[in-house]
Amino acid sequence: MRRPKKERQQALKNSIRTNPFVTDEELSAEFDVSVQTIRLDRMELAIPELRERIKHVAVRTYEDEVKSLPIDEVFGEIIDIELDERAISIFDVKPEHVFQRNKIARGHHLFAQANSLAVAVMNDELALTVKSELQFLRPVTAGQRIVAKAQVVERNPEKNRAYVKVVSSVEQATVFIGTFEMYRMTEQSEGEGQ
Amino acid sequence: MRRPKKERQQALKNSIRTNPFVTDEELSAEFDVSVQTIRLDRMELAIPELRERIKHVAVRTYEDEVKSLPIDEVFGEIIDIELDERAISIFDVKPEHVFQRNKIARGHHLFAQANSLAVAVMNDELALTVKSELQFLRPVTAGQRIVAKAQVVERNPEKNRAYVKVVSSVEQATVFIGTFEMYRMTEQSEGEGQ
DNA sequence: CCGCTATTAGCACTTGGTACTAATACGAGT
DNA sequence: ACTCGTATTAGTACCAAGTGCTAATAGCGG
Repeated sequence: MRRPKKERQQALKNSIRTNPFVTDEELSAEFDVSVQTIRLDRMELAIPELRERIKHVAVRTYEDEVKSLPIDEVFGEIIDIELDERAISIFDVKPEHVFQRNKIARGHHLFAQANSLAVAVMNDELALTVKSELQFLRPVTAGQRIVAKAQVVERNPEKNRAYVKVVSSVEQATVFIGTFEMYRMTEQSEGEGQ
Repeated sequence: MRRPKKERQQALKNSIRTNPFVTDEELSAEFDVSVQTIRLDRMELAIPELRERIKHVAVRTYEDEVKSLPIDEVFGEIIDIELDERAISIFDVKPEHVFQRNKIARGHHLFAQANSLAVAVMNDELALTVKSELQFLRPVTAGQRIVAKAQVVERNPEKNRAYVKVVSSVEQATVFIGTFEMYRMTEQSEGEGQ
């Protein structure tokens, strides 16, 4: 025995975790045992074969991508919208949105939800944010659901400007308030969906 | 011919792009041609086989993950920092950061870079943003590099507050200005790196 | 009807395995 | 020394999803 079985299996687990793209043959060379031994080890440890491992990685990231594509276009999910008037979106704070140390959501996620909502509520092919004032009233932590409500408070068609106020809350408590001065690129092109 | 070759090959490309996990056999059923035809098509279009496709996706995401872990903690790359004084970060605007329609960077990315930099420049284990005022002066497009400079303009240790001004520019032209009122959670714990 | 492209079929071979059987090695216990 | 039991190795058949190659056939244009 080159080294005890248990030890080898631990090292094997490790090796595969750090590089899922390794074949049984390569592992057999690495640990100086036969390919069959590697396969028995994998079975005992319930580690799937190379192709399955790769596939899992691929599927995971693929799904992530597919998910992030439409969601990221409007940060948070819009659940109600009345163009040029108001809109509501929800955003579930997940572990990846918070600071590792204290689990508090990073400010830019709250901003992103609010700003995207402000853009969405503008009935325009393309609206840009010009100015903005933000207040972060209460920290939000992972697991909480932020409800953002946007309201168009003023319009100034001559100057192609509109003002949107967004109030975000978690369970009735206001956590964030933002006001956005928006610039609309087109004059008043109605019915331009999407 | 069920439908002209060119048309089928276009559809094939599309089909594989939207679902890289499809086998030749499944494609053969989808387009009602033989497996061999699918293979000839793939060769002409230089589309690799299923396993290679999956592997590419996996490798890509695998590398992304490894890369993104440390980078994502601070949005944009910090190239210079003097704690409690000032900091500079750069952020390369890529296609995924812009609106599809006009290629203009979404506001929350500019905010994220600036806000993260404001957090980073605070010499504190954990700083939170309390208030913020933003001006988006010029649109930024994909391919441009944003340089953000943060400056701590005022400190108020009694109230655990500090004020940070961030100016972002693209090739000397100012594109964004943000002021951040930050709350420091710890009193004055020195030497607490990272 | 000829020629040409497109399509289909078939076979050998490749990778990286699974599933299973059989042989062998080694070490501990008696 | 013999035996039991685990560990390891070898070998075979088989699978999926291909590549690479040759050959046959279909369909159409001129």
